Amino acid sequence: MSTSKRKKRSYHHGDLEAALVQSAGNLLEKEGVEALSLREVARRAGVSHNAPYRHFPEREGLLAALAAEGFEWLGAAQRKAAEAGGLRAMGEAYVHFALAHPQRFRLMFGGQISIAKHARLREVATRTFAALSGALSARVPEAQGAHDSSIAAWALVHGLAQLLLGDRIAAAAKQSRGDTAFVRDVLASIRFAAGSVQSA
Amino acid sequence: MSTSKRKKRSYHHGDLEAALVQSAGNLLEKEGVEALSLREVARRAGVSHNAPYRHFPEREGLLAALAAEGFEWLGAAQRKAAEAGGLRAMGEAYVHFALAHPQRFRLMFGGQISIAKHARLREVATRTFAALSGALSARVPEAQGAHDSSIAAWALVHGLAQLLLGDRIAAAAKQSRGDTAFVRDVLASIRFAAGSVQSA
DNA sequence: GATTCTGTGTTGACAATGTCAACATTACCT
DNA sequence: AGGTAATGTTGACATTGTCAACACAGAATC
Repeated sequence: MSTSKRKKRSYHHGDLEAALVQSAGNLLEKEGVEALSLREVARRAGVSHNAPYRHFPEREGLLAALAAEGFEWLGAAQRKAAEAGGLRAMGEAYVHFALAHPQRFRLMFGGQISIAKHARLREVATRTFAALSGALSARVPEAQGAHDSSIAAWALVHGLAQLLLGDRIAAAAKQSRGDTAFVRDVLASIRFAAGSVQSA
Repeated sequence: MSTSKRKKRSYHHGDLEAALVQSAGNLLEKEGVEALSLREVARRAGVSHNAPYRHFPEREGLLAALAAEGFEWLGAAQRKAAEAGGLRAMGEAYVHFALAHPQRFRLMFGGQISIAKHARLREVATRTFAALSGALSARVPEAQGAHDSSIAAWALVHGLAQLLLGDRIAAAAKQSRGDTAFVRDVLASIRFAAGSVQSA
């Protein structure tokens, strides 16, 4: 956007990889994954149609980079929420992240990129989930099903995010509550079975 | 497959639309949405590359038909589970459906097809959700937040399905339980906050 | 029964895309 | 300075979605 930073380097863009990921990120949120073509991204970075191949072996590689970035953001958001609030805040932050970056979220969880095949993605995703799961276990009542409860909690927020993204929840259901209030109420309508002591 | 049914109709296949949807369905589960090309589907139906356009105005139309079919299946599964068992059975059936038709499920909820734009899809999806939501509301404890609780229940099973599909739940977490047992336990680890006061 | 009409299927074309191979330019290391 | 690896570029190819023009077959009309 600014003409200042980028000198007119004819060859050797300087930091193409970052530029590509950024352009791609914009395109992703604006047009969706389908419309995200390598060639368009290259165009926007002001570079030839094959330049991206020096940084990503194939289209999926670029998508994987975008997803990895997403998991980092999500991880950061969760960490912040875990400090500030508790379980409740974490759940709300999770849904909020999904609503703030719908296409990114879809990419991260849509299953079109094979996580196993991309080392960095795999690592970042695993780390994020480990942290998430740890934070959950630590906050869920200790009783027998603590582990299952963590997963249930995660599934709950994840599913809620997904349903909201897909517009599957009729406007009527929200009863004129804003998204945040709605999410808070829905999450509050459930308790953990074991100790049935849940607060945060 | 069988040589008996299909006479050698050179022109006018007879029931192309159904044949296309079926071929596409197979391809979908086998290769994923990305790999599902109109031309390949046409090829498998033994028809020219442009024949599908007489039945679907564009690629997304075919995908919409597949999704609609999926919602019908899901609806049927839910209905059966609602009769046989109760809430619990419905949840398990929901997850079971997702695991049995992973690609179909992704297509239905992945957000790549605009539901609003395809009349039939919209109608089928709406009907299915209405039934689902009705069945849920009828079975969830009556308390004030019954409606929110229904949504929470739905989000829970939906999220669990999604996480399982994405292999996001480490094998370790299942602790050698089979999928069905695992799902049962996770769903069982949560209760509705019957008496709780909603903020709405 | 012959003629017309309309729905279905076909052929041919086009632009866009992912990806490969060969080549060009630059940065870096010794 | 010289050589080598990294990074970009050009050109090509097969595949795909989609449009337009045409061909055939079954139904409707006379």
